[in-house]
Amino acid sequence: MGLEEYRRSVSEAKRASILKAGRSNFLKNGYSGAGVAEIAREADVSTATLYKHFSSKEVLFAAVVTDAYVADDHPDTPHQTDIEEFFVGLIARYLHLQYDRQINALVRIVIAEVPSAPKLAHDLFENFVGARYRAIEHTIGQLIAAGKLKPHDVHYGARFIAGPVRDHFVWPALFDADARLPDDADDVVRRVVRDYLKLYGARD
Amino acid sequence: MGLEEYRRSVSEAKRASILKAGRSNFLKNGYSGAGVAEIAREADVSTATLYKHFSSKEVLFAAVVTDAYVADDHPDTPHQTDIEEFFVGLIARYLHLQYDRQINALVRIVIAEVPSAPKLAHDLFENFVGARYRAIEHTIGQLIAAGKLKPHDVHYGARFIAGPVRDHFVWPALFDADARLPDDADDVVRRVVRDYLKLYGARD
Amino acid sequence: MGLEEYRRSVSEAKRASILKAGRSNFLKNGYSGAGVAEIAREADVSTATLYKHFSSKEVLFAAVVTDAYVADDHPDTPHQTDIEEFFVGLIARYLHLQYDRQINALVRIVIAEVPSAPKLAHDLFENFVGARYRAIEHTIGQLIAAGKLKPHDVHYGARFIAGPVRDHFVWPALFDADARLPDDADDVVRRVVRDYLKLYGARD
Amino acid sequence: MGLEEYRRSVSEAKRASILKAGRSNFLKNGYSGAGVAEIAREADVSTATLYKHFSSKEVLFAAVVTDAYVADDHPDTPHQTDIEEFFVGLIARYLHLQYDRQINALVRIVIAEVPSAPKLAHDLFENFVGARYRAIEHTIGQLIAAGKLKPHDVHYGARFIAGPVRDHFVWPALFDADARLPDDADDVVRRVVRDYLKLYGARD
DNA sequence: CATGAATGAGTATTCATTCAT
DNA sequence: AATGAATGAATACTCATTCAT
Repeated sequence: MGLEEYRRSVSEAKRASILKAGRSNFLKNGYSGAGVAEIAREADVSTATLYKHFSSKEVLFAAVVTDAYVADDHPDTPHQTDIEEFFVGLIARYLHLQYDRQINALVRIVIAEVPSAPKLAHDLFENFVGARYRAIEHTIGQLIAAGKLKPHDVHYGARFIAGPVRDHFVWPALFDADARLPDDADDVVRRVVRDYLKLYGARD
Repeated sequence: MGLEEYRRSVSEAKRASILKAGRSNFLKNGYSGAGVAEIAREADVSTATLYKHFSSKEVLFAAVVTDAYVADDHPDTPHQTDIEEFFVGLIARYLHLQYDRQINALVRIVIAEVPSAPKLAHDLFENFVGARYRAIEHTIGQLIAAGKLKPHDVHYGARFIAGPVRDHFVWPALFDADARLPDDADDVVRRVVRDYLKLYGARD
Repeated sequence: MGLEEYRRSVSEAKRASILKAGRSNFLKNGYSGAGVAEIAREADVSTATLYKHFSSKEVLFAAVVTDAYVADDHPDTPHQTDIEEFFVGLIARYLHLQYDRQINALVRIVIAEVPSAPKLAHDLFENFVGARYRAIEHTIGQLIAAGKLKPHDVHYGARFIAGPVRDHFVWPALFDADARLPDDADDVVRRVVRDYLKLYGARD
Repeated sequence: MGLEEYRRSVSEAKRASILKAGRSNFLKNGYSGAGVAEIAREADVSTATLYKHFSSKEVLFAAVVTDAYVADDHPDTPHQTDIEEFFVGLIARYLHLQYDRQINALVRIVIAEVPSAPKLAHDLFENFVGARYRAIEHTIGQLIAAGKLKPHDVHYGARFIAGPVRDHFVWPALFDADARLPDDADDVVRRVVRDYLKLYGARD
């Protein structure tokens, strides 16, 4: 038991180390630019060990991407009484995560691999981008049911909020590796949410 | 003279042929997936000739991209009296062009090359994506000046219209090479425009 | 003592298990195709244990080969009165053993390793193939002494009988892992023996 | 034309050089032991050039084998009046070629690769080993038709002659890389042929 | 000016063997 | 004595680019 546990802890440490090195290398060099040997060296691990943990470069990259998104999606629906605050908080949180975790850069790489690894891109979109949409849609649905929003198509509503924000802050960042989140980002988010609520808020 | 001219015309024909083959190959395989030898073969030209015209793969790719958006649209702002129809027409035209000319695929590749060719991406964004924003902003500005829209930040306004549309139809297409424009696209565009006009239209 | 004995019996069981797994794996995949890790897994043993028993892949292979022919046949020369029946029985028995025990596959692998393990091949030929020749030669010698065969070189005689049979049924099987012994094999053997006896039988 | 011809001659020289280096390397190291890079170096050629000529290691090996057998099969059926001389000449020629061209060593390698490259072995057996059988069978058929041999199954006849010879001189050589053709080889061939003719020769 | 054969550097992946527990 | 995670060396194949005709 002691032996097994020891082994597992070592193994997991190596796995984490590989993930970290992989992330940094993919971000720096892109998918095809990254080298498995270099990642292994940076992770202080032999290539064979790397392959024990991740059966191919593609699998490693998918793990890096997943790892970046994961633990990200407990928007834990804080039951805030004020709808505006709630939406602003939700969207702003996504936005800051997007920058803090360099998800734009990862998304860039995934997009680059669409022709050669369509499944990876599809899965990313489904599981991560899609998860965020679904969270927003779910919330909208609940608010409609609670009578706090006018009835409307949640699919449309989610994109009506997220679209302008993405156009402001994500879309340009896809074309510029050095893009930084502007200081007024939260203000813009608030403005979008207010406009949305003017149209779809329930009262008067 | 005649001889020289003949030579030049032949040379330009080859250049055009290479560009065309390059475009199709880059679109199909992505940047790193595309092969110079294959492009040369498709263009019915030797690799050496290709290199006479374009000094490297990267230069060729930049030329392909430039060529694609240089030849692009002058949406020539048709002066329509009805504002809704006008906006719907403008946005929908952009949207259809985006799909018809495989601009999503092109954008995908440019995004992929952001780390290695930042200037190219920057230029594309400025000259191409930016041109469209500017066209919308210009129109909004004129309509505000004409009293047909409430005064508001044109930069914000343009993204408020374009964002939801892009979220619906462009964003998913970046992750899926086989994405097709849904039949209801124009309806969604109209709905977005109407929502925008409800908020920013000049009076009831 | 009891403990030591128990340990030894476990150890020998593992050794046997490794040998069995090794044989099956070498037969299926050839020498370089076989994998030590896979053999260990099939034997339900760790690689380290395997290496405790056999210090290298080559040593393991040699053990597999030796084990295969050590356990081999004692064709126990049944004293049959009829010479034709006797020869047919002897040769046919060898032939069926060759197929039943997958000796062709084993021979294939040994032949493959001639450049890297010449001694192994030499020993196999001496002890295994040679043993069969010697059995035939010995029999011929006895029959000549008994006046039942014309005097002739036993070395030549043995190859005169065995050669055609091998050409029919062994030679092709070396080039085809899926070769099966044809139904008419025994008929061919009998025909060869009859032809041999026509030439070298003692008279009428 | 001059240019094309020049290129072709250079190209063919390189091809021949690769084949030669390949042959020597395969003979020395076996199939999996041989290294493409090393072969290229020995041939004074880049690996890419090697791959231009032979699209894979397997293809190169097949070419080496083919090259060894080829030009070997114009047994040009010398219409010799004496049947014994004719058969002895035919069989002895094959036998000497087998040794002179180190075909035994090549055959060893092919046999080694049966599990991993069954098609190669099958083709070798069909096209080369088979070709020799067919040549003998064809001859026997003609001699039967001409009344010079008793009617009998040519398939059986060919193996009845070839088998003992192979058992004497080829079979042992498969297990011993240093095997040399004994001086009395031709005598043994003659003896086998005579025995065959005693049984299947036409007259009296 | 055009050719296409030649280059050689670069890379993902495998596997026999060892070693800390 | 047994484990199995870790090793690192080794290798087939590709591709942007150049150069002799």
